[in-house]
Amino acid sequence: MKKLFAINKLRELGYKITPQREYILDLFLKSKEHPSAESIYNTLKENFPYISLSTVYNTLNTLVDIGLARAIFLEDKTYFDPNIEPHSHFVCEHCGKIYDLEPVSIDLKSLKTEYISRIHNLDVYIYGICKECTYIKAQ
Amino acid sequence: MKKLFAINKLRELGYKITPQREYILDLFLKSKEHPSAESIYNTLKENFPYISLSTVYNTLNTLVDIGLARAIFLEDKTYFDPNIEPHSHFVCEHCGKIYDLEPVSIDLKSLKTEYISRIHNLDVYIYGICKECTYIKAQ
DNA sequence: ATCATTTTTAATAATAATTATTAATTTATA
DNA sequence: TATAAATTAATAATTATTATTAAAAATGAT
Repeated sequence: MKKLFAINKLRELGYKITPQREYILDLFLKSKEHPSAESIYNTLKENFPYISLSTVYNTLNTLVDIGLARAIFLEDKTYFDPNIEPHSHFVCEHCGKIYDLEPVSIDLKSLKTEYISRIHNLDVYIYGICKECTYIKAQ
Repeated sequence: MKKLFAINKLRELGYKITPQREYILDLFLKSKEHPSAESIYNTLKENFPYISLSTVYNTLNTLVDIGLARAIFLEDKTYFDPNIEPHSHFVCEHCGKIYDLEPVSIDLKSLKTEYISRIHNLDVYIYGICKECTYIKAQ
């Protein structure tokens, strides 16, 4: 997802474009490692020491609300994903790293619809050990 | 999963069988609605007013650790599932209820294994609106 | 460019879920 | 029954996240 697209969508919905939001967007949109609010905050603080953690939460939550980001809820905390294309995640139980995977194809029509009226979304998490951790352990 | 099986496994692993653990097991194992630690605590308190929330957390976490229960991490908190057979979950975005679904069949072999060394587990969450909420809204 | 309106920010307090601590009690076993 | 080890209840501590609010900044109209 591109920054300009996000900026336009925000503006279009009445959000104001502040420097803080741009800093956060810049960092978030180019991240590959599914950052938490705090990790974005810590990185940004190096260059913008007055940025506030609330502002980071506020911006990330807004992006999720308007469909420009995804929240990943794991055991310990919330991670954010700027990739809104359908895809699933692999979580390494050793190092905690979250990897993007191809979308897992699921036949939603085969689901028992006894309880379901409408489907909006789908999350697939696969847990295991990543190759990196296997190699390290093998040493 | 049956209580005796759980008791045996606990004992076999060196855990002691306390009345509190039995109360929690009794309530948890017959629950269908994926309770949180707090909801189990609140229910138990009616009959066992001296039970402690810590004890409930302790027991539920132990059950998860030894593979007799599953934790479901949603936005707000952790829910527990005594059903350890493979299955997926439908979460109603309106009422928050969690429904059990048949296991979604996923071809794990088709996964890009660039990052994956071993797979231990799989969580599938489907989000949407349940029939109950649709009916209520329609009134 | 300035003004008026609305939103956002930073700082911090508050909340909520969960875990840690610990003295007293209980379980399991010899 | 005595002993060692684990568990309990109570509560403090921790951690992630949200709420509050006065001051500052962004937008849009004049």
